[in-house]
Amino acid sequence: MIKTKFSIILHIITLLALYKDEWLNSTLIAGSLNINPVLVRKELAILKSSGLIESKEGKNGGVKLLKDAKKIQLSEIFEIAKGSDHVLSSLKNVPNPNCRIGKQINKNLGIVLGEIDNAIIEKLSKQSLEEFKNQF
Amino acid sequence: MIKTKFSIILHIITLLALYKDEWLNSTLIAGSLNINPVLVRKELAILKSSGLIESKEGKNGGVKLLKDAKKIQLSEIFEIAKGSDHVLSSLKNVPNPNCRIGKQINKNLGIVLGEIDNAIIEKLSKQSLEEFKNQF
DNA sequence: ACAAATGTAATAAAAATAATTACAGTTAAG
DNA sequence: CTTAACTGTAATTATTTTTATTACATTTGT
Repeated sequence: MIKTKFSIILHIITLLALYKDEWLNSTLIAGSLNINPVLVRKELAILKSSGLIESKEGKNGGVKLLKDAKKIQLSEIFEIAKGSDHVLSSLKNVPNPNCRIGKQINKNLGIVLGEIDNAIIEKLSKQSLEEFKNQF
Repeated sequence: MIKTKFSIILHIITLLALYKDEWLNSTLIAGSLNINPVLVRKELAILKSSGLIESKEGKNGGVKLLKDAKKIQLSEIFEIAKGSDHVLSSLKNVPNPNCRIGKQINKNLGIVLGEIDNAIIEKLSKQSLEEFKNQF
């Protein structure tokens, strides 16, 4: 899920950064992404709980960015999309505990998967939303 | 698909490194992973075409590693799992071409996604299969 | 000759994602 | 003070992706 979520959230937040003084509604955002508005509202709920945006209910409502795009690094957006999962997760299947490798693989793999996450965060911490949005 | 593929391939290749002088068959490998042998054989086909392993058909057949584990970095395994996709690529993602952001997002996103791939590769190029396998 | 493998295609089942429907609650504006 | 346009969610359905299964041709060791 991280896969699509990062793209969706970055798209949303880029829109919000470009129209930072307007309340953008979920139907408009969904139209830009070409996905269902309910899915957008679900992602907006996550962005809201992470403090990046605020929302206004009722007529002429919508959402807007709370932070300056210069102060948001892409790593922050990535971490929201990532949640508590690893980007490359291990299998749902339980490996064979009677196997020398099977019984230890998830522990050892987990370390590598964590390093992968951190490598991404480190890289994306060097690019701000401001820089990204100015490409449009 | 990259998500689970990396775990599967790394597990397989760790097994092969630990038993580098034996022909391991797909049923045995599948037993360690606790997945279907046909799926293992499909991954083995990819590993074979990438030159990391060789296979032997017929009775007492199986697969074995061709390269020394000291000369295989985890980045090589990652790149095989990755194939031509980005780690974080949205599957459908056909944004609205009539939107200022929609029509450009894939190009700009593509650059970021490529940087993510490279950050992972760079990180994993520092760890060899030998080091990984010695943890077992 | 037979058993145990790989290799691969086709199909079925299961799981994960996304879309849709529905509706309660909120707010702006006439 | 009523209506229209929103958010916020839950529940359900549809679609897509992933994994498992079945099947079988081919290869090879004994």
